[in-house]
Amino acid sequence: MGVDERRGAVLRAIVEEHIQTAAPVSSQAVARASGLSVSSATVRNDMTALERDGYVSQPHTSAGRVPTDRGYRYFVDRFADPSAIEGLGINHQRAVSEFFGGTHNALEELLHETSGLLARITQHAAVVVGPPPESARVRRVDLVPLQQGQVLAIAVLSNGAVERELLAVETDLSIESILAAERVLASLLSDSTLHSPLTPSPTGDAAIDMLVNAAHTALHRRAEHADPLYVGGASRIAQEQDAFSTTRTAATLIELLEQQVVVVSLVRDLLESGVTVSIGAEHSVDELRDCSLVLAPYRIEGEVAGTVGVLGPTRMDYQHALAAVATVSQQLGSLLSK
Amino acid sequence: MGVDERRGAVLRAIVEEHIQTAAPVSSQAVARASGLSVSSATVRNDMTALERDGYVSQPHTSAGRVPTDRGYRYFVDRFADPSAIEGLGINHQRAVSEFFGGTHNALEELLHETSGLLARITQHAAVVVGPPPESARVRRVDLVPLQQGQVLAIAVLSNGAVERELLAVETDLSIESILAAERVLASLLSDSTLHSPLTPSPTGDAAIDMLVNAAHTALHRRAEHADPLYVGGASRIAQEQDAFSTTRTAATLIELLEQQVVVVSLVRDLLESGVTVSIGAEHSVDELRDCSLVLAPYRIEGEVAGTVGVLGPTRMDYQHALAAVATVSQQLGSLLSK
DNA sequence: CATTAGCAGTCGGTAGACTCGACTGCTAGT
DNA sequence: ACTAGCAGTCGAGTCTACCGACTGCTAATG
Repeated sequence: MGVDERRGAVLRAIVEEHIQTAAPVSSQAVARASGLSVSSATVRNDMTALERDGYVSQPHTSAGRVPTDRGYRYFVDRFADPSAIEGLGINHQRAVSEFFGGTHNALEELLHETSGLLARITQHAAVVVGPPPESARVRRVDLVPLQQGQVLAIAVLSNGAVERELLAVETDLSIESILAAERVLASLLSDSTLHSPLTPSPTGDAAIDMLVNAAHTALHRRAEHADPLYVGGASRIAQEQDAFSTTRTAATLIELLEQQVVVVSLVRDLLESGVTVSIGAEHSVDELRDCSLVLAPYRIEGEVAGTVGVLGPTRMDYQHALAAVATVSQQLGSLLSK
Repeated sequence: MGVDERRGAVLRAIVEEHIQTAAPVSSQAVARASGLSVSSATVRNDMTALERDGYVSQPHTSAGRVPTDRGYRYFVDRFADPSAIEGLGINHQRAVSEFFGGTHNALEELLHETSGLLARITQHAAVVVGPPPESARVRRVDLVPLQQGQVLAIAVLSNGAVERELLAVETDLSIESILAAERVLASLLSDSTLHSPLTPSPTGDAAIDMLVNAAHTALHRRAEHADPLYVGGASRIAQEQDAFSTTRTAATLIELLEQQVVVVSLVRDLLESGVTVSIGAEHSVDELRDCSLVLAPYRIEGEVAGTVGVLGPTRMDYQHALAAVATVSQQLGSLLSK
């Protein structure tokens, strides 16, 4: 076995040990656990080399080594990726099958529960990004008058999502006008996406045209505004406090998940550049510096529709997380495709 | 001033001081801050009496006093309740007015944002319990076929809420049957509540009757299943960690809020017995032993429709929280009534 | 040249002793 | 009934010493 090869094995042992123990890893521990039959002194030599190259670091002079972001990166690229699927225990596999085998409600609820499932099996916070509204076609448009001056515009999409916007209208608007506008919208939007740039043709009745326009732009705006994010197991972050540098960080993280927007755009950016594992400071969001993100897109009818992901401390079980997001995304996709 | 009266003032000073400083309050501090012109020795005598009666306690022998749950209770009943409304600063009042003056979306989104508002002004986690589905009348029923064998049943309620259930149906069900079923449901449910026990009269067509029944029971079940809960500012709990006994508690709390069901039923129970402030172990939920809950129901058209509330450590600014929930609930109610 | 054994050195963490000061409880005096 | 003042208690901070878990280095070995 060459030197480079052994150093890889040493790094691997350090990462695996550190993931288990959360403590700096000593040369002895590596010599014992790595399966290599070398002495701790040899390991020490390799460790200094690994430290020189930036894969590990020492919290203080006489302590063991801790993997750096770069160390985790090497570990993930070299050791974790290929065997992702079988990294899931039989119990977790069964949990996933049972979950997707059971009955479910409309899209939003399914995605929310999926995030809960992923959080449960990984023991970390989990996120699910729903399919963007423009990926589905409009199946139904409703304009429901609620009370004087208020009309609720509803669009039901082919994937089961329901988009809503509340419109303020003239108080003297007649029921007939609303029904007429509803018919115009229905024929305009049916089987197209909310996103597509259609311009309604005027009917001649100003009140109706106004309502059609208002409803159309409101729904259109909402469609491009935001992909929906579902968060599960945010409480795990509070449990993992000690993994983060400051006490403040955990609270900030939960807040970030509450606000959704940062996380959604980060997830999108990462996946667009083909990244499925983002470790520590690799991405640009400062608040997530101590976190890793493990992602997997899911496909509906072969098209990438959304993403499932796990958010945990950099010291996380990547093998397991990769396996979890892989199986969940695969199963979610095939459930939504059928 | 009588002795009893002074003891009340001493307790009040202890609570107010402790809310500010989070530290045990000394007799000197009380003598200085209470406005009473008595010596610290007199205060000490009162303190021992208060301790004997269970209003305050000492963390250790030579420390100051900390209010007990009972102490907070007395404080709230005696000093905080009446002047609730003006306890809100001008800035917060303006924030509330601006929020409710602005434009809003459909009910669910409004309630969610309201919980965010309340969390922002109180700096604690906030909850909003939505109006129960049975309080609103059905305005529209849709049966939208999504794909082979799937129909999405949608009920739009008069308060702007939208209830959805996904139904599995025979794959050879015709569009015409679905439309027919939709008509039956519409005439059956229109202007009644989802909750009311109606039995659909058979049409003679078995397929249609089946679908009508399935949709009706599914929507009915959902209506009685759960009042919706909206949580805002859960991250504040993570910040307040030191206020809770164990590190675990904060995580447990957030999880409880995620799961909703315990909190919803607790809030309902409390309000039914007329409680608006629940302090520490007064209620029966063990996980919330270190927390207080400040609630205010909001009314739509004079009817109690739901609740807004603040969840924080027992050491919280009750005055301010009471003012916040009072104004927010009042404004929310009037917005929803108009 | 790679590997190893062994030794010296570094540093964090813990335990004990000590001091400081913030309290209280009590008692005697007004 | 209230107050002043004193004695006593205990937590928190500081300092020391020490242990043990590491590493880095060096010299010896295959």
